[in-house]
This record gives sequence, structure tokens and C-alpha cells, in this order.
Amino acid sequence: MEPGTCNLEPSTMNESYDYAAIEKKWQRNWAQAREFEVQEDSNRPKYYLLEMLPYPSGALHIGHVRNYSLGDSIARFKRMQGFNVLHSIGWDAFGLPAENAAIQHKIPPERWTLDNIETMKKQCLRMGWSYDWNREIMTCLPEYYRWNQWFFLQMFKQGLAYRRKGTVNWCEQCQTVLANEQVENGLCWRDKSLVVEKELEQWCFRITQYNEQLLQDLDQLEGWPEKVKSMQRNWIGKSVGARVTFPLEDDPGVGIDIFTTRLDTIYGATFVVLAPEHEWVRGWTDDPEHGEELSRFLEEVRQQGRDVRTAEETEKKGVFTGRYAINPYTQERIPVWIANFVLMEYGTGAIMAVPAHDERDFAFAKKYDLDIRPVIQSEDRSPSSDLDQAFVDYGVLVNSEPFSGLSSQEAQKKMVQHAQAEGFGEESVSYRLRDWSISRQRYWGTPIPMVYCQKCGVVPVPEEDLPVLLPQVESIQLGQSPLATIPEFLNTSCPQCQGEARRETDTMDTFVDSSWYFYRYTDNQIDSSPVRDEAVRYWFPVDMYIGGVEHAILHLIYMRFFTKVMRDLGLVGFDEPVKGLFTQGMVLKGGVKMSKSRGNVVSPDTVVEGYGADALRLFVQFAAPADRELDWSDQGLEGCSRFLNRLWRMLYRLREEMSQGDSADSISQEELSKRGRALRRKLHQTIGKLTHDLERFRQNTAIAAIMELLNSVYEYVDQEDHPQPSLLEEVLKTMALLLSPFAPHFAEEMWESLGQKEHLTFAPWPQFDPELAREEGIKIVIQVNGKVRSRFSALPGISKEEMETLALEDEKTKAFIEGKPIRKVIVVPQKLVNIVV
RNA sequence: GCCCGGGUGGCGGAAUUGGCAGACGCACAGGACUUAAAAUCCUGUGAGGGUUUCCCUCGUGAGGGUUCGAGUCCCUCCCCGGGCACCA
Repeated sequence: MEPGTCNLEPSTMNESYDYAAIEKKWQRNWAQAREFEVQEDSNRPKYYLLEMLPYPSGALHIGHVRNYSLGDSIARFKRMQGFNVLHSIGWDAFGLPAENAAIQHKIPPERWTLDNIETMKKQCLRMGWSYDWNREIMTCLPEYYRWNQWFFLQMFKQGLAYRRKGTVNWCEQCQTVLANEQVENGLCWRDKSLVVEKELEQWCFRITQYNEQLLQDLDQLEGWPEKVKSMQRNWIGKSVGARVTFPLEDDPGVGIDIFTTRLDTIYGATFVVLAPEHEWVRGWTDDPEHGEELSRFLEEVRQQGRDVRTAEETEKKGVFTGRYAINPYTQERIPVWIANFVLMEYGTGAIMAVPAHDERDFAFAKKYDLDIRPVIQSEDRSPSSDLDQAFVDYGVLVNSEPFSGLSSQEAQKKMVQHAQAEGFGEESVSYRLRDWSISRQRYWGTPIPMVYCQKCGVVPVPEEDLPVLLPQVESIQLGQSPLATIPEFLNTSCPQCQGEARRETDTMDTFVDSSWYFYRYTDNQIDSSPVRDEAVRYWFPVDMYIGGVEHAILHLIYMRFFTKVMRDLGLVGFDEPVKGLFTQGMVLKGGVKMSKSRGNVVSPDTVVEGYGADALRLFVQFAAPADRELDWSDQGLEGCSRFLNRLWRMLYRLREEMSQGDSADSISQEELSKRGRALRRKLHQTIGKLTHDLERFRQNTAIAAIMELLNSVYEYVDQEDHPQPSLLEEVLKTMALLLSPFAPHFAEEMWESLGQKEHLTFAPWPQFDPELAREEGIKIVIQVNGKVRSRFSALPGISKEEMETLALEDEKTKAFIEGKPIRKVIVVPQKLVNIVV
């Protein structure tokens, strides 16, 4: 049997549209014909369409349905346009909910996960999404996660994976560490519970080594929404400034390094502030005069906790350390303070305070009665501020010999040069981005392939011993690092000395899994390397990636980082993996997010049972622009279902006439009536609109255009005395093609009922003919003083002169220009005449 | 505070480059079919008004501007959503 031609049940048209039977039939046909399976084929242009892989939480929700339906319409459209389309799916299968389920229901996380995947896969099949299921991946399988471990080892070798002891974000609810990206306003991104600080030893990926590239390469991403790029720029948070050393007065050998973006204000620096965690502060607490107060303050700050401390409302507090530093520009002696608003992890953990030109410094100086000295005047030389607020803009320097009179910008350059020449400072760049902490004190994740040996220390597991298998468990206990309780896992021998050793018991952040899964879709079998070179070469870059904007600074930055690491490992030959990105809007119900706790969740299963997958697919794409929020509406869904039924009725009504029609040749323009030509025109306008709309993710207007076309068919059939069967056949066949990206089951059935043998999947997308789409008579609008007063019809190609003459002769128009002098006549060719009186 | 979006009928939303505002769908109303209802088909549906097959006035968050002409461009402001934020 030829592929693409097997029909299990030939179409026998019923009066009513039996979506359940039809959808089932075509899902089976597609599976048997293996239609969506693809191979690399250098003779055909490829298109890699990717959607963010789902977490197998138990069931698909409407958000998934929207995401994957939008993607599927593009995949099917591109296939029909002749592209070799890679469209796969997988499961982000590691993660905490599986462990929570294990704790609650006493089922092994693996079984819970695999069961969920099975359920959700069935749901995917029922939606009719065109995936190549051979390429499916599950990140919890050793075939997959061994490569996470392999990447870890490569990164360890390169110094990109390292162990760090430090303050971490700890989520009590999850009993694990979170990366900075995973903390939102002090709350855990997953369960919104409060994140606390904890001192722990953690494995980190040195993403900061790539901060400049991650920033620069955003400019390559022309197909990404500006919003996402600006979010990433914000997150990376580059600021260019200078590092300057302020020597200590009583210990000139040492100096306090500060970072500033406003070197031009340094003549106004009246004190220096250190972060409470600054390395020198500890040594100063035994100072007889200030030590006690210092210690008390350090304790206070420590108790405040990071997120209280970094909240803007928090009062700025500090204490004097008793020390003085020397401003290297003025040689002036200024006091050294510590304060809660200076953070150790940004810049150098120390600042110069310029109260006259910085709001925080100003407030602080007022509170503790410190000097405020203006050194910047606004450009227009208006008298500088009267000291009730800081002047933070750029301006002209004053009181800054020898730099006085320079603009802020000029001064910054000259002052850096000066510092460099004198050896007390240099240009410096700070980033907000922190390294990615990937250790998770959880069970259901990729084991980190490291071993601790008493003799040899921290030793990597040799590559040939991968994967380090995650041991099977029956259930999980809360409140401990689960792997540490499994002796068979924990105890091992040292790869170097064969002596007694124990394994690392933390697992990897699941964002590691999703950082490179889309490479594995191009070859999920290869077991000698994470990726196969030729496959990556053929399929990459991803042409279009569709997902939610909530991953803008999580997954979407990690994945870019991973690609750069892979490039430097020689695995891939490009900087950026994803050419086009589309972020779809959320699905709401009654204006709020769907959630179990609100009880406003719509189940895709229920909808599919009641209306069919095609109606659901249509609704989620029709009801709102793809990038905006979509408010669920039962009535809107009904409307889409009605449209399919209406189309079906027309097909049924015409089925007899159509089979009599001479389908060999399409009827010529000359043989058609005026109404017939109008219908064909509408058809071609629709083809043009759909082609255009699908390229630009305008599924909503594309579907509206098909609805309009159907309305035109109804109009034609009702009004024409002798409707042309061959024209109707032409229109309906084309309509099946146009509909197939959105409602593929319906379209296939329609196509078959019109006598077609081949499946629609690879049927060529209809050709747009601008000649046929052009209006026969064009309507010219007549305006008087910019207001529409009349219209007349004319033949295309009418000259400007003719238009003007006709407009001025128009009876209705005359009434408006009567007795008034004509000042000007504007003629827009083929469109409008505006008479100004 | 800074940076992105957005504000159009009763509702979701349309509107190449500045050129007929409100496509399409929902909801509503009327009609046809029916014993009746549902379903379906047809018609109407921004607001106000008039001499009511037709016509006028107003109308895209507010105010101003550019233009023959502005939902669209410019300025000022208001509101809603999102991101970043004691980041030096």
C-alpha cells in the first residue's frame, strides 16, 4: 500500500457531522500511514517547529491545547507548502510533583510519571496533533539523563561546573534550593511559598562566563519578540562603570574597591559604604569604640533576611565603622559606614556615597547627618537643587578640579583615564546575572555524577561509567535528601583510588533537562554522543519555537547558555539555536487564570467529548490573537462547533450535484456568471489572506476568513439560479485545504468526500492568483472635506482625471459643494476622491 | 522610578502604507420552518436624531497637534497588564 492512501473506512456521508467517528478514523489513518514521521532529506527545505515540552502533571490543560494547536497549524501549513517538517514532542519528566505524589499516595515517582505520560499522550493523539512520535523523549529515562551527566562532566572539566559554599535560596515547601531565576518576588516560582536563605554547598554552572555573549547575541535574534529580549537584557543587567580603590586611612596598604557608574560624581563622595558581609567588616567588630555597635548591626541585618532587606520599602540603616578612607581624587578623608542597602553580591560589595546625586545616598546622609556636596549642575545652568533632593541627571561638573566644566560623559572618560594612569582604578563592568545553582536536594532528578573520596576529594565519575543510575524507590520521605538514605546508592568506590567513597546525593535542577532536549529530537537514538552532527546540521536552527512567556528568563536563557557551551565543546556550529520565537498568551476563565483551587478549570477531555477536537482547536485559535490572553467561553466554543456543522450541511446539501459536476477541468472565468466570478474572487482573496496570516501567527483572522468564505458559498447557492457544480467543487476542495491546519480531521473527511484519494497532509497549499482575487468593479469613495459623502463604481485602471470628473459630477456630492469654491481635489488612485471646499 | 505591551459596540475581537471604523464570532431582536420547542435558514443590531427604501450628527481612554483626511503619526496626561528595581 502506498503511504498516504490507506482509508480504513471510505467516506459515506451522513446528514449530521459525527465528529467522534471522523476524528477517530483519521487519527488511525494518520498513524497507519506514518504520515508525520520524517527523515533528513537534503533535497527538501526543512522546517523545525518546536513547542515547549510539557511537564507530565497528570492531564493536559487548555493552555497546552492552545500552545500545541497553534504549533500544529503552523506545522501542517508548512508541510503543505512542501517543507520537510520536524515536529516532535517529549516529556519534561523529572520534577518535584512526582515526589509529592509519591509522598502523598505512596507510589514510586517513576510510576506516577509514566502513568501520567501515558494518559497525556493519549490526549495528544485525540487532539490530532501531527507529531513524529518516533522522536518522543522522556527526560527521566537513563538514555536521556546520562547525557545531562555527560554535559556536567564536560562542564566540570572546563571549569564551568563548580562547587560553591554560600547563601542559597531555600524553599521549605519543596525542601530544596532554587536558582535566582526561580525566585519571583521572594517566592518560589512553583508553589509561591516564601523562600528563605540557607548556607549550603552547591553545584553551580558558570553561566556568568557567558553573560556578555548572552547579551550581545540577543541582537542576532530578529525573530524573537522584543519583550523577551528586553526581559533577558534586564535580567543580565549589564552596567558599565569604573572600579576605584579608596585606601584606608590607618592602613594605606589596603583599599576599599568600589564600583560606580557615576565616576563623574566622585568629587561629591562624602562617605564610603560597605555591605555588612564585606570581608573586612568581620575584622572590625573588636574595635573598642565601635565594635559593639557594629556587631549589633550585623546581627540585625542577618535577621532581616535577604528579601526583606532588598525590598524598596525597607528603611535604609547603617552604622559608622570608626574607620576612614581616602578619596583618591580629592585626597580627602571620608568616613566608612556599613549599611543594609549595600549588597555583597553586586559589584564589589562597596560603594562611594554621593548624597547630592543619588537618592539613596541622599536619604542616608540626611538621616545620619552626613555631608552633602553638589558637584553636578544641570546643563541649562539653572541653580543646582536646593538640597531637598538629589540631582541624579547628567550635567556639567562643578567643584571637581581639574574636571570642572566638563560634561558628565566627557568627565567619566577622562576620570577613568586618570585613575588608570595613577593606578587606583579602571573601567569595569558589572552584571546582575548570577551563576546558575543546579543542585537540588531531591530524588526525582538526574544524579550529579560526582564522588567524594576521603583521600582524593571530589572526583568525577568517569564517562564510561555513565549513566549513574537513579535507584528505584518505593516511596519518599519528606525532609531529607532522599538519595542519602539509600546506602546502595550512597556508598561507592573512588574512581581514582578504589577506596571507600560516597556519591553526591543531590540531583540536577530539571531546567538542565530542558536546556538541550530539542537537540535530542533530531536523533533520539544515538548513544555515542548526545547529538548527531549531521542531524543537527540538517534540522537546526529551530525555525519557530512556541511557548509561554513565563520562561523568558528561565528556560529561554538556560537553553541559550547550553547552546553556547555545546558550541565551545564542538558539538554544534552556531551561537543561537532558535531563530523564531512566539510567546502565546495565557488562557483565562472569567478573567482569571484557570486553577484547581478556583474551580474554574476546563477539561480538554470534556470538550473533545462534547464538541470534538477540531471544534476545540478552532476555538483556541479563533477567539483571540495568539499572543494575547484568551478568555474561555463556552458560547465561543459553540460558535466554532456551529461553523463546522454549517460547513458540513453545505457539503451534504451539495453532495449530489457535485458528483455530477465535470471535475476534470475547472470552469473558465468567461463561463461564470457575475455571482460565480464573485465567489471565485472571494476564494482567492481567502487563499491570499490565509497564506499571509499563517506566516504571521494570525490564526484568529485566518479562521474568520474561512468563515467568511463559507458565508459567501451560502450566499452564492441561495442567490444564483443555477449554481455551478464545478465551481462549488473547486471552492469546497480549496476550503478543505485551507481548513486542514486548523481542523485537520474535518478537512480530511471533507477532502475524501469530494472524491480525493490522497491524504491532505502533503497536498499542496492552494496557489493564490492575484488576478482572480482582484475586484471587477472598484468602489470609489467621494469625500467632501474628508467626510464620506458618496461613492461610485468604476473599472479598475480608471485614471485620476476620470475619477475627479466623475466625482464632481456626482449628484449627491453636488449638494455638498453647491455654491462653495473648490479649493483642492485630492485623488488617491483606484480608491478615493476628496474635494476640499 | 525605569523598560515593554494594551485601552475600539452589550462581549471576544477586525481594520496593508494615514484613505468607507466595527470583518468574523458571541449575545440580543424579528421573520421563516414546526402543533410547539430545539436545531436550522434569512434579516437586523455602535449611540443619538430626522422629513425613515433614505439621510444627518456624534463616535476608537482624555486633551492638544500634524494632515485634504488620524483607531493608525507627534506631544501631554489618565487607566489596565507584564518585566526589572535599595543594582551603586
